[in-house]
Amino acid sequence: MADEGATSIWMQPEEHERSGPGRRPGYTREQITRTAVQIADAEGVEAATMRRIAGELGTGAMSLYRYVPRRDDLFDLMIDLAMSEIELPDGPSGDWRSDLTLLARQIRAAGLRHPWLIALLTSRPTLGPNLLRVHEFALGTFTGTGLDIDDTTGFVGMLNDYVNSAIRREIGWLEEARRTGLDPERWKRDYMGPYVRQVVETGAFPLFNRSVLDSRTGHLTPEERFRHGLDRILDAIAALIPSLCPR
Amino acid sequence: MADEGATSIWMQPEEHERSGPGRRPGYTREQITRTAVQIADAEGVEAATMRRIAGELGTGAMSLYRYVPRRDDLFDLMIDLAMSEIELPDGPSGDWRSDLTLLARQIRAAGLRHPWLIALLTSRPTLGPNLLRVHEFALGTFTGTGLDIDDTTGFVGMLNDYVNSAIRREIGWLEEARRTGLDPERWKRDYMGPYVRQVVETGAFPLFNRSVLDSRTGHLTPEERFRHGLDRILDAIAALIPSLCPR
DNA sequence: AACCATTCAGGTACCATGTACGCAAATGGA
DNA sequence: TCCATTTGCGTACATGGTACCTGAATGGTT
Repeated sequence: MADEGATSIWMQPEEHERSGPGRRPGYTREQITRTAVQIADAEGVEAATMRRIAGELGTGAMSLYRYVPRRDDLFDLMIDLAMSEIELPDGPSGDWRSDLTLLARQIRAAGLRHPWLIALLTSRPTLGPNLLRVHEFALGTFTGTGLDIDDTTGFVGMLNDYVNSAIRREIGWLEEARRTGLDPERWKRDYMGPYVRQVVETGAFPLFNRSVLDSRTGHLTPEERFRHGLDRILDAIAALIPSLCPR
Repeated sequence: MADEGATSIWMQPEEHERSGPGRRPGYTREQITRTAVQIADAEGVEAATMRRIAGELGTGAMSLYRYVPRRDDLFDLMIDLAMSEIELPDGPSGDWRSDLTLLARQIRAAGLRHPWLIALLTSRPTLGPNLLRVHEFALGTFTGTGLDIDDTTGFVGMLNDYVNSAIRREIGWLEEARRTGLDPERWKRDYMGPYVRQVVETGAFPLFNRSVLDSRTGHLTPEERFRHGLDRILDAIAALIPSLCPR
């Protein structure tokens, strides 16, 4: 091969059904990726080391390098595998609001199933086939609204930003607790809790205090909170679509 | 000390001017943090290892642990130091739109000066004093608009999400190029470029293609692009403030 | 059937990292 | 002068990615 790994993993597809001499591969990229995802789901990405993945498959760490050039590329594959679980209709229904709501809930579900997903997704610029598929669906929901492509990508970006940060908020503390080894209850009570309480009691940041103490949405379930924020974003988008809100 | 590091770094302030026996500290938390920031600015966070920071200070790696409990805490300190550079007026001016514009530009400037900032900030839930200061200012810009605290935090979140993801977009490729060791030109041409071109030529994602090929904003400078997106977010917020846009 | 170029499996090894531990040096009060 | 206390930091260990190399498996060719 001429390309010495100095190219995107998506340019180096796995070759199935080779004909010719040589030992037959005993594993698959997908099998390796799936194993990595399982470990990361259960114990966090940092547990999905090459040795650990290989061990789970009953082989040695170096064997994985026959299928994946570098560990970072495995991250791209994991992201794409998680995105492949997002089920969407064949095409937009014509009602962008309900389509985007469906999409947002699917992404949230995937983000909760795979608590590492959003962190990886936002930490590296990757464009796997399934991310492209989802992105294309999102762009397509605005067909017929008269928006040009720049406004369309802008709105999709707004939605995406909201979904990502909402998911991050929802799992942020839990993940941090797991990473430090404390159980979530202890972490909230012993680690972050006392500090927040101290800040609140100082009274130096009155509006922050109100956002902690006087929040109405704080009593909602995570899903309700997500839906509420999502509706606000969709309201914002609706307000900016000229064909809907003449100004 | 009773607390065995199982508490936030902000709860363990550095003690200056101790009286009593014992050798005097030769370094400072701030000095160490500043060194770490310099290294990270120039060569990326992954270069700011304990050994490297210590080496830069002319000492041994383990000396740092007299000042910082864990490496992760050093990240929190770095974030806060970067946020401390954000200069804001003493209080909101009463014009939320211009205040938030000022704030967004300051954050963008800090994010470009410290390309690791946004990645760290969004990868861990941290609440350093300077982050609180900036957040409080943002919340305060809406005083007088009649918004309740939940709507206020929602809007500040929207702005924050935009600023973060815009900065990430702006430096994403550059950082990735640096991390892989290629210079930016080569990376865009040899690594990501060919793949995007291949995707475009396949024609499987027509709207994605238009977003790549037919973009008007693609010809703007990064700063103009940032401003344009920012104005759209502020438009969206304005459209949702009841006292401004009766519905 | 024998041979061989080709491909995979995976052990060993190297280097870098965070950090626990322990001891020597420095310090100021008694 | 002595000593409890605190800092400086070398040593050591566990864990990580991954380069390199040897041996085993495989299917076409002779």
